[in-house]
Amino acid sequence: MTAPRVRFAPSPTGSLHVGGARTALYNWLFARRHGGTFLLRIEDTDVERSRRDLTDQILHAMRWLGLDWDEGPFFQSERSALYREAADRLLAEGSAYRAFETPEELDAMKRAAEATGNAFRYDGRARALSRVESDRRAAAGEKFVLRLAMPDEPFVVDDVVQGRAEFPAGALDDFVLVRSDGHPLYHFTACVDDVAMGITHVIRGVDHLPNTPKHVALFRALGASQPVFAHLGMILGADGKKLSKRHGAAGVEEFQAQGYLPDALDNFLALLGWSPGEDKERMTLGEMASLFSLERIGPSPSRFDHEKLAWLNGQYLQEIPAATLAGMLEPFQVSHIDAGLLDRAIALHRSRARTLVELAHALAIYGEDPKEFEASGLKKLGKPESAVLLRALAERLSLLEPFSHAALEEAARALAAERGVKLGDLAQPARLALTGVLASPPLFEVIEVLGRETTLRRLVAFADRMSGAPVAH
RNA sequence: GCCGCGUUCGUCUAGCGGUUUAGGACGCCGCCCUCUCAAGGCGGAGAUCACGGGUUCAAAUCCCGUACGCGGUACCA
Repeated sequence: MTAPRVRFAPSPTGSLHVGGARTALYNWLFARRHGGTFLLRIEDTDVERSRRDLTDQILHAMRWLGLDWDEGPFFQSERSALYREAADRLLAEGSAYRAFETPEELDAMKRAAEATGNAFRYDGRARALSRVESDRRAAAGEKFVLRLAMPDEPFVVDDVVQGRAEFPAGALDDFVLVRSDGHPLYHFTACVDDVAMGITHVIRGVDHLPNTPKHVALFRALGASQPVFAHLGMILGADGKKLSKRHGAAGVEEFQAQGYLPDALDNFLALLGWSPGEDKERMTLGEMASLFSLERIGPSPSRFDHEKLAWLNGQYLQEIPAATLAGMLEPFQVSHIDAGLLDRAIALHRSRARTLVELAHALAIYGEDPKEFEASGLKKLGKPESAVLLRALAERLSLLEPFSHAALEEAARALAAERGVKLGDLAQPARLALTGVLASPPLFEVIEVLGRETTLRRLVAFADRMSGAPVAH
């Protein structure tokens, strides 16, 4: 195929949701696969709701996901001359016309239609106005909207993903292109820009499928050939309802804040509706780009499964070098941990965390002594016998050389054997004393990283607590 | 209401008329490893392919209905 030109066209009325992110990703993937061009267009024609800070947030999220654009960002708010010109042309050519009904009149018509049980569709009455009459009223300063004269014929949309969608003649009314205050509206600006920017493929959510016949009519009126359409199924929450904050994170920046990796999110999102076949799941952006095809996108909606994302994220986490992870962990408050310890601690905990937040949380014990102890652990192990064992262990470790996990384990095993207890009977209370929880990386490796001083302090403090002695400072 | 689209294990999906006792992944269960928890390895349960009619020698795969879900129905995008 000749190099395609695709675009992602978010409107800055909210932050970038995962649905939008997936749309952006597919566009990006398609462009990269075919050596095409990926453009970014900000659809900020809704002057009341568009916000500059949300635009920045969207751009930031795109960059974070690694979806670099080749052209843009273009802002529709800066392209009004183009839309005005197109509007004038459509009006002059007769494919669009002025309609002078006031909002009140339209409301009355809508109510009347509802009263008879019919859906309201503007009946196109202003088409009957003569050109002279229309010009005269406009010149007199009367308010009007510009409407497209929809051809009275059925529309067929051949969609790469959804198949063939047929819309009977008369299903769509003469929709508004330009508001009475002069602001152009979405359908109009999107099509004018798609033509101006030479867009060859429109990849977007199915929520736009019912709009597509309008766009087809608009492309025709504009004298342009229509692009190939690919409408993606919706991304739903776990309960099958529209994805929202209620389902946990829905915005890209929320996933970032929760410690998800962009590569993992990209990979996960790509799989929501697309599959390269051959049971392949783990892929880099590059691999996905080389495998991507519109034909392999499924039409049905999919639910967002946080569990699988978390799993995938954990997989990615394990492949990142500890030193690199240390840097990535910086925004998650690990700065109070000694840099010399951090890499070693990360190596120990990495496979046990699925997100950076979980990792940072687990790493906290290398920065300061545990303040709280797992309740079930205290109940089970917080006994005087444990205190005795822990004091004995502390004593053994105070002079142990070298302070390596192998030597530590040897010493602990010897102590357990002498006391006639299993290693676990010694290790579990020690784990609780050192980490505050009952699940951790192998105990002796943790001790090695923690170091002698910290280990002894925590062991003794915990033993004191168990035997009822006042906490030492 | 009307219009449009969708419907394979709980979830994401493979499958594009016969090679299917419907494959993989997440999750779940069990075993191994083991000082605990993960990771990893191995194994298991889990889908009458929404339902009902057709077409065909043969259908998850093609066609038509029904149900359910989602979307649209703005001087929002």
